[in-house]
Amino acid sequence: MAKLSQLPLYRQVMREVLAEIQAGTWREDEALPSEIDLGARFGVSQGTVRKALDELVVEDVLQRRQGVGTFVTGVRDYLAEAGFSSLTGDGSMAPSFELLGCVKIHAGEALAEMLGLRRGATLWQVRRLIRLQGRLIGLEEMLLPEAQFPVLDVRRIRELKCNLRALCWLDFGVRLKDGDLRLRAVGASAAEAKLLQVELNEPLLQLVRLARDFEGRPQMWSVAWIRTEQVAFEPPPGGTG
Amino acid sequence: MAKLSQLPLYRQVMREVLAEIQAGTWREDEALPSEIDLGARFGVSQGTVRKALDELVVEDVLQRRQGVGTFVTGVRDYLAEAGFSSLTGDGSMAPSFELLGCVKIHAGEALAEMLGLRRGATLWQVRRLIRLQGRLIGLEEMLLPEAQFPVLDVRRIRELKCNLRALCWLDFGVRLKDGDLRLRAVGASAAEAKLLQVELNEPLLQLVRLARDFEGRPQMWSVAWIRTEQVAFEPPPGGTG
DNA sequence: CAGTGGTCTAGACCACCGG
DNA sequence: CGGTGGTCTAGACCACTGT
Repeated sequence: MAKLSQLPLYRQVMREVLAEIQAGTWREDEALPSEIDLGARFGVSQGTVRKALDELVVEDVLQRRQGVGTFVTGVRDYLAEAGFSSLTGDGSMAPSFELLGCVKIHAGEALAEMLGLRRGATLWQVRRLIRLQGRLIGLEEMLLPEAQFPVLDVRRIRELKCNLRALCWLDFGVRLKDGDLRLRAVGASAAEAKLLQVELNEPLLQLVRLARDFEGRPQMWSVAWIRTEQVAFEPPPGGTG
Repeated sequence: MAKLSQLPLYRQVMREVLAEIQAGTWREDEALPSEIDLGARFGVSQGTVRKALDELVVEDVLQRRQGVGTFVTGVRDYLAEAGFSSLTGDGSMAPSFELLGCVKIHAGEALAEMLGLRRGATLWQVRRLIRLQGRLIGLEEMLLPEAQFPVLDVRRIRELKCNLRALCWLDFGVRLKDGDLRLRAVGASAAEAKLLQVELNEPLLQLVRLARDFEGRPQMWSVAWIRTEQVAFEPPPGGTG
């Protein structure tokens, strides 16, 4: 591989590998060729391949298993990755989800700007309930441009356990990367209070995220409201994925 | 450097470098010897030194400047590193702090257990106000074992702009590493309401952190309450430091 | 310019895993 | 056992910085 455009070789290898993954050459949880083989294919040494894969491991695109191979990481759900720790006792638990609905809406000015769309663009609004050991603890609303994801099937969403990032990847070939998380404490509005079965103005933890594809284009805006009377929220490590 | 105790060479180099930093061989914002020189000193190659330093850069202990050198990272304040973004307009701002007080208290059962101390152990309780462009937005309470940090001087705390991690490092040689953050939305109690000038039960974002030294011993417990009517909280990248 | 970090190689050996 | 990731070297050259 010749050195192009001032980009280090290992960066180019990264890009190639990412492109192959996006193209579906290696499926989820499937082993890549060995570092030596990849080196031969790209015309670089094992060390250079290794450095490239290192970066992708850090970005949580790949995972290594010593003596076995290097694997494509499954697309994880941000909230499913997060921990919820009970205030009494230290155990950290994983949430489950229940699809509430999936409808088309039109972007207001603020939303359109955040997603880089024109005002009034059609969006998918997907809402899900968040449960912890069966107990209702939260609500999340996700918005995606309909132009990018023309068909969202309720059955399919349920099949993937409400993991929209997996859906974007498996059905549309778009790998999303979470941007920075923004947090607030807010009082429950009437709608939230009803859905979450809490009093009006009950404090709720609000999580706002903007996910982008690997080219940096915004693709999914999401807001979650979490009841934290009984549990604390622990952001997943890394912050991005 | 001979290979000891099954530990990879670069891990041993990491430990040596960390020890030197803790011993004060290289001061904050001071350049380390070059990678080649370090390699000569430890009897390893430049590549191995580099891998060791890579890890310490990831852990935010060191910083590199190409063409200049490798420097010891200043000890940062978790909240000072975090961003606060206004809900109107995207600018992210850094907070400032005001020391409220510094007194000795005695650990209750829960606190003692979390800090690995006996019940009733003496603790320093340090409280500070958090301001954003002068506006009061939060309150933080930090607890440290008095046995580990016998003298906490109010003047000194103010001098370091309420950065207790810097104080622990500079005055006691203890480098703290933040553990996972836990978040909740809570209603303001009477005490918090008064200090933060909000209504009783006003929703506040609660941040709980446990910082440990590099041997993993808990050393600082802290709880912060943030007003998020006007701003959102953005956790600093990495989560640890 | 000299000195630093940043990249890259070819080859070696080790540690681990599965058949 | 063979194949994989994990570590390490000696040496080379590039890219950047400060003087």
